[in-house]
Amino acid sequence: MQLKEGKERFIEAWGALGSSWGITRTMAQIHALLLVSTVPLSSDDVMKQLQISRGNVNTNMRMLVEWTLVHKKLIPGERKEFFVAEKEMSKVVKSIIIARRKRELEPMLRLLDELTEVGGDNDEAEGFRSVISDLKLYSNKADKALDALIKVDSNWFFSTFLSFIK
Amino acid sequence: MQLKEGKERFIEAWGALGSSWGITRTMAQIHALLLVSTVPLSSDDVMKQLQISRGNVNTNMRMLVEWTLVHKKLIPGERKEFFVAEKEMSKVVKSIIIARRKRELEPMLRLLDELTEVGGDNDEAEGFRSVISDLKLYSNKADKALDALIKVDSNWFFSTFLSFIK
DNA sequence: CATAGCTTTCAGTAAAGACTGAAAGTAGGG
DNA sequence: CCCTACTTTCAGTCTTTACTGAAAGCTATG
Repeated sequence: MQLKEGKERFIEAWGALGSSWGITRTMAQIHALLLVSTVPLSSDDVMKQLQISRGNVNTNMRMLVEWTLVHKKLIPGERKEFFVAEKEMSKVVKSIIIARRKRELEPMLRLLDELTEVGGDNDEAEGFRSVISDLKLYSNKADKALDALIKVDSNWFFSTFLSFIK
Repeated sequence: MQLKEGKERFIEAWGALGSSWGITRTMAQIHALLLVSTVPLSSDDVMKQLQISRGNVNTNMRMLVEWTLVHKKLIPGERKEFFVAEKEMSKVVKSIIIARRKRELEPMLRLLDELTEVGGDNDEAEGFRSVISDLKLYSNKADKALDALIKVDSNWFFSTFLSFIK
């Protein structure tokens, strides 16, 4: 396969995959484009390559920067902003875990906390509290596990984890 | 808080959370409804309680059964089908991990396999292959870790994992 | 301190995704 | 083997979410 074709397929497929990860096609495509670019790109470069509007690039780029998957890069003599993707995969993985934990787990923990205070001493209320508290238990475990995962160096974690579990 | 209010809040919030987990509001709401119900429910019960159409219930219920979060339950003397949610949380967690791995990780592994064969011996092609192979490395690690997680008893895993990492 | 060059915002529009409901399909009971 | 009670399907519609593009907002430079 040729490099050009490979890049195109990667950008397209990464975009499609994005949806199943809960991020927009475009955000994922911009990320892919920057990941396989050897040079920093400006908004105009991205607009041109992906055929999307300035506003769209701006919004999605801001999210990528927020997730720390992309950084602004100033080029001396240029007034435009340029962008580069973080290419060290342990950092990429870490950023994704942090962002997803925040989106997917935190709201759940908040909800469950609120619902433990349901009253009543019949079987039905008992059942409800039991479901909620079990959910809470597992959510907390997941939360702590992810927290540990974030704090340690990813390489260390994965290799140790795997040898341990095997 | 009253039980009725608690259930309602749970169903509504679980639905909202669903979107951030990449499942539809309705599928999550049906799941929530069944989780906090002490008796099996029929399609009609669900239609009535959530104010949604028969087709919608049918489609989403099928997905819940596919994810093994819900089981059909036959009640003697009734021709209708009834449904109950799996309430053991270790099983629920396991089902969710399996389904998400399939949706989110498998397509990625397939894509990356395809892209390792990109040719060229300049720096650019080298960089591309490096990004792809790093991604592949981490995806495989995540895949194996999840596989291990699925295979062991969830309780064992979490407690051992946590004491290990702490 | 005015202007050019760039970035951000956001109301309106387009695209994607979910839901409805009626019609077709299926199976137990008589 | 037909009727009735249910389940499934899917074309059309609605809702939600993402994108566009033009206008407003910045900020370096002369």
